[in-house]
Amino acid sequence: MQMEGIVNNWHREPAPSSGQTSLADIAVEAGVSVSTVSRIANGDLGRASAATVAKVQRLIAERGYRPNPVGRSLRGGDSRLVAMLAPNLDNPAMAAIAASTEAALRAVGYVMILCDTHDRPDLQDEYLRAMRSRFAEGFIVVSAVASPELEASLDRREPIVFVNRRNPYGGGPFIGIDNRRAGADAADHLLACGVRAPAVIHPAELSSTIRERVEGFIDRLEERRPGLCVRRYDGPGGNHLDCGYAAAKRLTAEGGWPDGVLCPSDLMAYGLFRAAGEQGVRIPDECCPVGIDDNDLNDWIAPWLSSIKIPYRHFGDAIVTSLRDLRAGSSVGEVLLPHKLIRRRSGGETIEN
Amino acid sequence: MQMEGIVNNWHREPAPSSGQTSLADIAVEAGVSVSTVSRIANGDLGRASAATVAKVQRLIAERGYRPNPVGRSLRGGDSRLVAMLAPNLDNPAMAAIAASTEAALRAVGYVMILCDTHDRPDLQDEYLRAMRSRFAEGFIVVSAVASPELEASLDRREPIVFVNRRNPYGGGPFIGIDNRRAGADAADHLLACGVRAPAVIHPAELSSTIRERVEGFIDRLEERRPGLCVRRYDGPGGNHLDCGYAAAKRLTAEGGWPDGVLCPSDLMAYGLFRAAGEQGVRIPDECCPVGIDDNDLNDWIAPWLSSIKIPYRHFGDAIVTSLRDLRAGSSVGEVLLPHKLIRRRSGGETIEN
DNA sequence: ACAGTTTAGGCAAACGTTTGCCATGTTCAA
DNA sequence: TTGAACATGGCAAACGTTTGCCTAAACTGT
Repeated sequence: MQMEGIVNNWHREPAPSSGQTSLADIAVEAGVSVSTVSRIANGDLGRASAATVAKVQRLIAERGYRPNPVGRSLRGGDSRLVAMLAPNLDNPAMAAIAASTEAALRAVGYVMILCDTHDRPDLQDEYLRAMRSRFAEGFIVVSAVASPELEASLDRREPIVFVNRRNPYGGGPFIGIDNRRAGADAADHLLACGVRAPAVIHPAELSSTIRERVEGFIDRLEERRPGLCVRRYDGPGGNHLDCGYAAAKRLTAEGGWPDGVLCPSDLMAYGLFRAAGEQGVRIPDECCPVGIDDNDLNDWIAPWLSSIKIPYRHFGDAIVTSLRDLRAGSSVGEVLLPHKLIRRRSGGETIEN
Repeated sequence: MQMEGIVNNWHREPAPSSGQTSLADIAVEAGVSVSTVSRIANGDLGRASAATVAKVQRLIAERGYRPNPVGRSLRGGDSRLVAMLAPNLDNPAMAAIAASTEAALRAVGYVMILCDTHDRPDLQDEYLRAMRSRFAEGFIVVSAVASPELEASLDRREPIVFVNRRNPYGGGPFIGIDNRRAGADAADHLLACGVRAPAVIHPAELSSTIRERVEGFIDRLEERRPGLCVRRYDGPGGNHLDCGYAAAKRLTAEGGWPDGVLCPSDLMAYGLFRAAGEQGVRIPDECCPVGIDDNDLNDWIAPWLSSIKIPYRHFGDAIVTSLRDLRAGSSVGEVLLPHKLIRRRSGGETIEN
């Protein structure tokens, strides 16, 4: 036995492929066919004698056999692979979603491939194709954009879960929060702080997510303070940091600083904070921003930012549940996870709602 | 032909696998063998007549044929897959490394699988095995920990690039910065700021990276100010935020606040900042911290933190270069990328060195 | 004793590639 | 005219699985 292995390594040119023990290795050693080993390895114990089963199981354990997922994929759709498409990994919110999803998938035996689409439709398409040809069993698309291949995937009824931003073509499982209500909660918070001249900044092109947040905010303000003027400014798309900074500068150049601002993402609030710092405006005393996301770092270095916490840490579980339901054929709808306003003052102490 | 296809689809149970066009589809349609199509698709144009080549190329374009990477993997080690193993994706530094590496790999036609090892040896091992059995062509291990499977992989001479933290078993390609010099630069900065009672905080278990930074810092201080006492405190491992916070509290409880502190990672500096906020100590006026990493968010929300910028955005290119060299067989050594101190004062304006 | 059933397990196809080797047919030079 | 060289392209194995179907032999019941 030992000899055989050595000799094989010696006169074969390339390394024996993966170097892992395969069904064939076990089969040879046990003196049975590959089929038998495969069946036993998959728990079909009724098809072989007790003696054979014992022998094969012993060898499987001894040699540390593990079914090769590539062979399985090729055979038929059992790749145990799920692809997550996300715009920029740099965004801490994306990282949090990715981390929790990765853990949830691993817990059910799946491996996640994380693809950075840079928010570009062409890259989103490229990755959809690439992952399909790797037999990905499902797709998780965070902040999807409309793209031909996405539409094609939907037509083919491939399992796709949308996160954060709804399916641009409508329908399909969605994991997120109630964005309108989050906006409304932000409005309530600012009113409770005594704000009299509120404003909102946002990116020029509105995704469904941002639009809902902004509308929820404005509608609630109008409902509770009819006639109140809500100033609204946008900044260039792309990076939310730059966008928040630019929008804040436009906003304040044209009418001075508001005493309260909805920033529909924490990154935009950071942008506003920088603009304030440059102009010597004290945050949150002179202008009270409220963010949405509640980046984990806020507790550490942004004690001036009240923010609506989105439970990204729990997205993973919801996502894999939806994905499994979807693959099982049951119809899956929206999952709206609870959000919560986290109040902070500059002093540093956090007051949970 | 048509008939056959239909009949096949009719009495076969599962959907025809991936739904993508395969070599066989093209071959049937072109009336040639699979081998011929394969060769043409791979650019071996000398093995068929000009007419055949033209016909096949046309069909390949028309049907949008793309070689299936799973078939290729199975055939022999051409998976175009690289695995990155990283501890916690939450750390913004990891996210930056992952993002740049992903882009660099994509540019050369590779796909990256990102695995979160949570800094646990058992998960690191699990992922090494899983990725090997998916025929990953290389491994990028960020902040590696010692583990049996890693040692085994090294013995098998699998292509592994170490990032940020050196190979715990010694040797091998490494991408990072000159950590001793970074520590020394931090010392120079604090001295330039007129610091007289410096300190350093760090995690209780020292990785090679952190140890080098701390040693470089202390050695430089002793060299320039012989006899100067450098207070040194550690905090519990795990999360650098908590660690920095705990270490700062221990440090200040036992001897008051120092006027300058080396925090060997930005996250530890954030921990210290929180402790300072709770105790009403003004940063950086009363205590001047210097971090290492220079998180991108510093410019936005931590204008009080001078930090040594590590060019994570450029790690990707260096990593894939090393990986390719490694696979090509050339001996690859360490790559130390240039770092740079970024000076900041609370006011917000950044002064580049 | 004989048909029928169960037990134990092997065969081979299929998934999509790649590639060494073989088989024709044509062209060319001596 | 007869090899040799070249052009063109197919065959089949291999990678690692899974699974429908087949084949024996060994039982079971009457």
